[in-house]
Amino acid sequence: MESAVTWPYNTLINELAQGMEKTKQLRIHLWSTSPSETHDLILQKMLSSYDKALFILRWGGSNGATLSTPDTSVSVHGSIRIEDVNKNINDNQDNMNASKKRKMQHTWTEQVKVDFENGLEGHTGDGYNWRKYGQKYILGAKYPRSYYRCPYRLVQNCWATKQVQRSDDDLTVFDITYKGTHTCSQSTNTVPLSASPGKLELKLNDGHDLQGQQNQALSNCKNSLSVSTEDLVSEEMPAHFSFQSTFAFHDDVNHYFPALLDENHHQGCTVSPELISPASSESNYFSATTYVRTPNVQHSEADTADIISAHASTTNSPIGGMEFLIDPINSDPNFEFNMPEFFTYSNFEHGQ
DNA sequence: GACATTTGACCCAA
DNA sequence: TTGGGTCAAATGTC
Repeated sequence: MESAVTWPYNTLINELAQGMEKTKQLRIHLWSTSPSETHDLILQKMLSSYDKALFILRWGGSNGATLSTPDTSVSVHGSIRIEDVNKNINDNQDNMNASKKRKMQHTWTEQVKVDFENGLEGHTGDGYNWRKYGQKYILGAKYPRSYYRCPYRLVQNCWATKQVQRSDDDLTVFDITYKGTHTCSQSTNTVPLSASPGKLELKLNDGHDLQGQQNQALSNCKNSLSVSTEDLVSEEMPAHFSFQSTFAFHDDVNHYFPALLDENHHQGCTVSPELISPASSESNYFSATTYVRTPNVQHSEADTADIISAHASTTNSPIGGMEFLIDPINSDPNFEFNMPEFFTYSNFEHGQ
C-alpha cells in the first residue's frame, strides 16, 4: 500500500521530470530556430535546477528518507552534501571487501540522448576520466553494456564506476549508471578556460570506442571534423562552456554524420565500410561527443590514456569535477556532490 | 615499447 | 544455476 508520503513524492518527481523534459525540448527548439547563447545559458540553469531537485528527491527516496523526516540529510528544503554520503560509505569501506564496497556505493542513472537532427539533446559530460574495463552482452538487451572505472582507482583509491547501456527501444538513448562518486583528484586533466582554444573533434562510436583505423579515417577528415572553439568559448563563459561548444559543434557536424552513417561519404571524406566495426555496422551509432584539448597543456602518457572517456565539460573546467558549480550564479554553495549534470558518452582524444 | 581496449574466464550474489 | 560485474591476458594502436 502506498503511503501518504510516497504518493506526493512520486508525483513530485514525475512533475519535475516532465518539466525537465519540456525544458530540454524548448532548449532544442530555441537553438534550432534562433540560437542564442544567453537563452541557452538560462535553460541550462533551469535544467540544472531540475537535475538537482530530482537527485535530491530520488536520493532521499532510495535511501528511505521521507520528505517529512526532520533529521534526514535530504529534504526538500535542504541540500545534500556528497561528502556526507561518501563519509558514511568510506567509514565502512575499510572493513569490507570490494564487493561490499560497491554495494554501499551511491548509485544513480542518467539517460542520454543523441539526436542527429538536432544535436545533442541534453548532456555533454560528467567531467571525469574513465577507463573501460569490460563489455558484456546483458540478457534481454540488444546491445552490450560497457563498464568503465576511474583510471585512478589504485593510485587514489577511487572506486567510482559507470556502466553505459544503449537503449533497445531508442537507438539514440543511452542509460548511464554511475556507481560511487569520485574520491580522486583529477586535476591533471583540468584545463583553465583561459588557455588557448582547444580543438573539438569527434569520435565515432557504436557504443564502444572505435579503434585506430576508424580514428585514422576520421583524422583524414580533420578539416570537416575539427572545429576551433575560438569563436565559441570566451573566458567570461561559465565552466560549462563546452556544452555551448558542443551544441554549435553538432549543428555543424550534423551535416557530416548522416552522410557518414548512410553512405560513409561526405564532402570528400570517405570512411570505408570495413573501418566501421561489426558492432557499429549493426548499430550505426555515433557517439557525437566533443573532446577539447588545449595544445599547450601537458598530459602524461597515462593522462592521455585516461582522457579517453574523459568529458569535455570539466576536462576544461577550472573547478574540475564539481559539476554543479558549473552554474556559479545559482548554485547552492552547500550543494557539492558530483552527480553528473551533463554527459557525453565516451570521448575521444585524437591528435595533439 | 607503452598504453588502452577487447574479450573470454572467473567470481559471486540472487 | 544463472547472469551481472570484474579480471587479466591477448590484441591493437601509436
